[in-house]
Amino acid sequence: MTDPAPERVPKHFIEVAIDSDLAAGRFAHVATRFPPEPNGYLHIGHAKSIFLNFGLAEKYDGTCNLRFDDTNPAKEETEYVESIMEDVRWLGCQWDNLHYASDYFGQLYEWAEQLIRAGKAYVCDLSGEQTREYRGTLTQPGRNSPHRDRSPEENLELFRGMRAGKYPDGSRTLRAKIDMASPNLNLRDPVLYRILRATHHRTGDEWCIYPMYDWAHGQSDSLERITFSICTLEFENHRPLYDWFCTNLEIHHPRQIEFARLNVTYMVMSKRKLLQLVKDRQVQGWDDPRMPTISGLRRRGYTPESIRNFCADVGVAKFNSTIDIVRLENAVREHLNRIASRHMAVLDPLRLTITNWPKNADGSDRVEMTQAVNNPESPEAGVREVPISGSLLIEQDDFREQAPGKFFRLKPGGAVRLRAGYIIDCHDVVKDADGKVIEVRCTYDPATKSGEDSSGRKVKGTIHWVSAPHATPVEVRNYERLFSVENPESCDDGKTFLDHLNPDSLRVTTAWVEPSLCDVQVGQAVQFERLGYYVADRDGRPGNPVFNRIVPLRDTWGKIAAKEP
RNA sequence: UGCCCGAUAGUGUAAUUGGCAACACGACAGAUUCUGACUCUGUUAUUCUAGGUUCAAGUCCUAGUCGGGCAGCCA
Repeated sequence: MTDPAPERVPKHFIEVAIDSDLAAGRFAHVATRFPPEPNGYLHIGHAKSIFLNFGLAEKYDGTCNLRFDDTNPAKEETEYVESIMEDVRWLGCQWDNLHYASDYFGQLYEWAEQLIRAGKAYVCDLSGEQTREYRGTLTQPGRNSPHRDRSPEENLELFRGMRAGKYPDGSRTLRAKIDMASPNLNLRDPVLYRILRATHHRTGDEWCIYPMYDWAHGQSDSLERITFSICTLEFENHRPLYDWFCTNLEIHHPRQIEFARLNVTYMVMSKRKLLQLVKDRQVQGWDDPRMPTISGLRRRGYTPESIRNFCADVGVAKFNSTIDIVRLENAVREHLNRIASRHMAVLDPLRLTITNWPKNADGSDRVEMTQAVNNPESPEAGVREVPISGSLLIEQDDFREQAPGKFFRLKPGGAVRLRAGYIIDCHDVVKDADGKVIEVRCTYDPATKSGEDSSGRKVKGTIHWVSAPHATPVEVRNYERLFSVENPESCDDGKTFLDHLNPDSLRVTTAWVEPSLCDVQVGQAVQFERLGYYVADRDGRPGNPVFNRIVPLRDTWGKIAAKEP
């Protein structure tokens, strides 16, 4: 047997860079890391970064660490650390090592003294406001701090004093001595340490000085022997500083590579805004099913596989793009179509009576069992039994008294197939005092039972239904996009992204469901036939589930109907 | 007005690194269908502008245009 020619998988620019570094001998292997700050919950944008970093490690047979960038105790909490670990695991990624930047505070401090002794860092007494003034502007160079030329000995003493808590918060900083005239503002003597008395979620009150991101991040990478430090575009201007620290400290020097972060239409992705939604109770929490957080998507019913496929589909590049949300919805439909078992549920019921349905001796409806395919995409999912009687509930939308030509659902004088049941003919309707149809009356054709149809009859439409005496009312939460505009961040003056919240993002309703739906386990995704994918929410109880709508099925008829005059 | 980065069908991403611009999603049309789902077929439409190098440029060079980022003791 000859192997088929391996399909050339296109590589993105980061893989190209890795290939060339490996080939040139700059690095011998691939070591990456995912470095979240524990100041909020992870969102779909982080998922892109997670799959990128862990994916690279897997592809190149390397390693990937999880490291918490916890250098700002004012914003960080253990709750976030725990949620992040849970989310990364849920996405299916396993870190090689777990680290915290706070583990490196001691080493970072020593390196700071090293820099001071080398005359490359100094203690600055300028206030925050003064520091800003001295920094200059985008178009004007900065001025040297008056403390820039303190001796290493004096700096060492002052820095040790800072660490020992001799000075008040914000009164002094340690700064690198680089170039106040650099066109790159990050190089204008960046602050390395600030004095900040705050209890850190891991180190408690051991420190009253905390390292800044730039001072902590690259060195943490270095300590972990990371080879490729992958981050988002806004850190591009920080790369010269990243490199400066590694060079001047003479330590292992990873390569920082930047890519464009993920944006999705109808979503906000900034942690600040997500936090605001939670704090303002616009949503019910970080894991509200409308949130773009990993925990929100999980509760919404998205699968890790669908999120992974979405991220792969979107690609990796440096172009700042916004992905159409339909691609995310599409990804979950694609996966759920393969794995979700089908069930029948009626969301907006209309009574349907089968007038020729056989009766028992006592006058009650005979109950029959019919076999329904669990998943046409996967025969091994088998079949289930569904009770049927002469008293059914169908969807209001599936009946029209005045129907246009293309409407091939139920209408007076028309016929449809009951999914997994019989073909029925509509002969009558019952109306209330206002002329509204409140009941549809049909006859069924006994020769057309699903699976044993000997009639040869063909009908254009198939509708779903539930047997009224067997139907259970359950709570259903129909979710829509949280925002009603493509880009909630762009606002006219005086407005905020909150003004773009979709008032219909959650519609709670009651569905009447077939018996099999009462046993669905929390977290299990199912398809309500002809309606959409739903997942059993944790708010449900055994035998009394609550369903979240994950995403509706594609609705071609809906499009046609919308065009009607 | 400084520095850095980017620009390929509607959206996003490719193009064997200078050699016939393609894939996915969308839209549209059709086929199929016991889910108006899924699946299948077809149609649609692309290299920001102007110069230059070259037999040959999406790719290299120059200038411009447009978009993004940077003036936290945030990350």
